[in-house]
Amino acid sequence: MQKEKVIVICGPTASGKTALSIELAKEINGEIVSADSMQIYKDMDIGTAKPTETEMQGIRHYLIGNVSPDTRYSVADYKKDAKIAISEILKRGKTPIIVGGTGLYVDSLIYEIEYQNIEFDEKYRCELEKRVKTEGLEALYEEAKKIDSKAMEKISKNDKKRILRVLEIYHATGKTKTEQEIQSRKKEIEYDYKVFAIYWDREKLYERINKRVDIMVQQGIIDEVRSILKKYDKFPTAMQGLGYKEVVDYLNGVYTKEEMIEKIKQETRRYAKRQLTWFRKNTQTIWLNGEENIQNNIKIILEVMN
RNA sequence: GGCUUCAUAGCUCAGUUGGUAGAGCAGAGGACUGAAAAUCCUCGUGUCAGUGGUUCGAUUCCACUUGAAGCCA
Repeated sequence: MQKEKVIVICGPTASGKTALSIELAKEINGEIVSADSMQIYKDMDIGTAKPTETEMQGIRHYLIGNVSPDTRYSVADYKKDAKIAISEILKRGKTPIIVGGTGLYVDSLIYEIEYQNIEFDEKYRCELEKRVKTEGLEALYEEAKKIDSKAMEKISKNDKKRILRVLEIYHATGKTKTEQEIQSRKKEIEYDYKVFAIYWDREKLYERINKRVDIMVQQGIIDEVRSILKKYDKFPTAMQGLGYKEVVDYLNGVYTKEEMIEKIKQETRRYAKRQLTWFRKNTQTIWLNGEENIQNNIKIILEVMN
């Protein structure tokens, strides 16, 4: 049996994914599944540039604003949720369109990465964090090397997150990261994903980013952060979001308002660069010119789909 | 107008007791499997303001020119 086709639209921040995807959805009776690690959170609207109700034009969107900022959400959760959304859309005879800039989330789908069912072990994480302080990261690096020397070849001695992760995987499953990754790739990819990415001339993209940040400030990102801080008392990941952490620093007097704005712009530009690095890796990706008009890009997409 | 100081990488500056130079920031490239808007790795040739002089050799010393800042008139 032939696999069902699923469209994926990725690209750096501010490249025009939202507008393209909504027009496309209108034309082909599609529905959108977001692949964005920050738009998934509730109440974080301005800073994540979530599409508004009017922008959505009645097109149904999944995985936007459905997670509370005080909860912990991961790729594993995303993969599960997105697969459910895709199958629902297909069941209703519509075409799923995955749209987002979080490369890790996109890859979890298009490579059908399987995550085991394990809970996040907060106690162990704290324990490791403590050990980093007392024993030093180097000691944990050596420990991880004893467990999984192959995985550690690719991990820097300074990459705390990944060093701890190797230890966590072993602690939770008794397996090495290397073993786990082999198993995670065993399942056949369920759908025929057609991956598109939007590109821009670097300078133009940076201009768009700068402009977008100015708009966010005008739209009230500062008040948005204030009310989120009031409403929730912890943020395992949500406050890592670009713009959010800088506003928090501004509110704490670390930056002036001007400095904060410049910082958000700069960090967002760097983020866009990292996203491009990620998306360039997939050689199957079909690149769309962001400057081209939307209808022409839709035409390209439809040609690939037939 | 006179005096003083400065002029080195896109920016801020260091430095060469004369053997053509290096940091931070910015920027670029890359990695990425349960925090990913996160985390991490790699990358520095530039008429050392211009012209001339001294010298085997000047970005470094000297003179002049240009520009900037300060002080005095």
